[in-house]
Amino acid sequence: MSTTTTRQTAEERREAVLTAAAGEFSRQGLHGASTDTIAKAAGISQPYLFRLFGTKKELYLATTARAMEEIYQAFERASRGKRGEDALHAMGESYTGLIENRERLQLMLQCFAGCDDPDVRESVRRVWQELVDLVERTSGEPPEVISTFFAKGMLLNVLNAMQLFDDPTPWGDRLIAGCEPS
Amino acid sequence: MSTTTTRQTAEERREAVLTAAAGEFSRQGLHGASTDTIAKAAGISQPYLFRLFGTKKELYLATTARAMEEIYQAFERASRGKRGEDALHAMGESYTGLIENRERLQLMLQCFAGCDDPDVRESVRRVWQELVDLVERTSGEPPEVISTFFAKGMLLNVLNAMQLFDDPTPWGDRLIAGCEPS
DNA sequence: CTCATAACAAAGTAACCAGTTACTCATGGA
DNA sequence: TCCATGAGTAACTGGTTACTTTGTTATGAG
Repeated sequence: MSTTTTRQTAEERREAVLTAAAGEFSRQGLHGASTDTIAKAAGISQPYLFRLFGTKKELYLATTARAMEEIYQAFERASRGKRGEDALHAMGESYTGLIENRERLQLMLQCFAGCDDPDVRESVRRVWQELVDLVERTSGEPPEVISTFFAKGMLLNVLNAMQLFDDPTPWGDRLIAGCEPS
Repeated sequence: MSTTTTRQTAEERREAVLTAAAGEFSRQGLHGASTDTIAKAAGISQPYLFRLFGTKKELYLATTARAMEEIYQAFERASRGKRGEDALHAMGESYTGLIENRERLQLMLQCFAGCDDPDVRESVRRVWQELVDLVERTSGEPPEVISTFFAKGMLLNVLNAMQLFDDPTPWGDRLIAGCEPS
C-alpha cells in the first residue's frame, strides 16, 4: 500500500499546469474552463493549483502571455540575420506555421475577445508593442507594408479559426490565395 | 396593490432580451455571462428568458448571428449603386463605423474565439460566406484585393479591441495609418 | 538522525448557475 | 360573461464553481 510517491519541483508542476491550462483555456476561454479540469489534466489536486497560481485569472494571464511570447520568439528566430523584405517574408512564413497549432491560435483569439478586461488588454498590448517594434526594426519597411503584414496575419487567424484549411470552401480558398505574396 | 401591469408581446420581449444579451455576451462571452443578469437587464424573469429562447446557447447564437448580419446589411446599404473600387471603398468606410460600436465588435471577436464549438463555427462560416460573396460581387475585384480588404478589417478589429483608438500609442497609430488606402 | 521546508491532497464552503415546475394574471374573441 | 390563450413569475433543483482550511508526507541540509 505504501506506494512511495516521488515528488516533483514546484517549477515542474507549474510547467505541467501551464500546458494543461493552454488546452482548456484555448477551447473554453477564461470562464468556460474549470480549474478542476485543468488540475486533473496536469495530474495534481485542484487546491495545489491554487497554491501555485493564486487565482484562476493569474493562471489564465500566465498561460496566454506565454503563448503570445512564443510568437515573438519565433519571429526573432526567423528574422535573425535577415533584413528588409527577406526578414518580413521569413517572419510571415514562421507565422503560418505558428497558427497551425490551433491551441496557440485560439488562446490569442481568446485574448482579443477578452480585451474588455483591463488586465487582459494590458497583456495583449504589451506583446503587440514588442511584436510591432520587432517587425519594424528588422524589416525596416514603411507603415503601409507593416500594416499589411499584420493585417494578413489577422485574416489568417480567423480563417484558421473557422477551420477553412481543414475543411475548405471555394470562397475560403480564394481568400487564402489572396494572402500569398505575389 | 393591484397595480395593473400592461403586458408586451413576446416579440417585444425577445427584442429586449437580445439587446441585453448583446451587452453581456460581448463583454463576458458565452460562459462568462449569466442568464439571470441578462434577464434582469431585459426587465423579465429568468424563467421567462428560457421560455423565449430555450437554452443559453440558442440565445447566444441568436445574439451573435444578428450582430454579424448587421455587418452584411451595412455593406449592402453602403455599396448600393456603386461598383469596383468605389463600392469597396464605401464598404470599408462603413466598416470603420460599425466596429466603433464596441459591443458589435466584441461579439464578433467572441465568435472567432468560440469557433471550437461547431455551432458557433457554422454560424460564423455562414455569415462570412455571404459577406465574401457580397464584397466579391459588388466590387468585382480580384482575390488579392478582396483578401486585403478583409485583412485590414481584421487588423482594425484587434486594434480597436485593444482600445488603441481611445487610448493611442505611437506604434498603434502607425498601424492605423498604414491601413488607410494610399 | 533531526528538523525546517516545500510538495501535495481530502474535505470542505459559500456562492452561483442553467434549467424546471407549477402557478397567476391579463387580454381579446365569441 | 365566459374562457382559451399567451404573458409572466416565485420558488426550487441538482450540479458546479473558485477558493480555503487543515492536514500529511517527502526531501535535503546540518
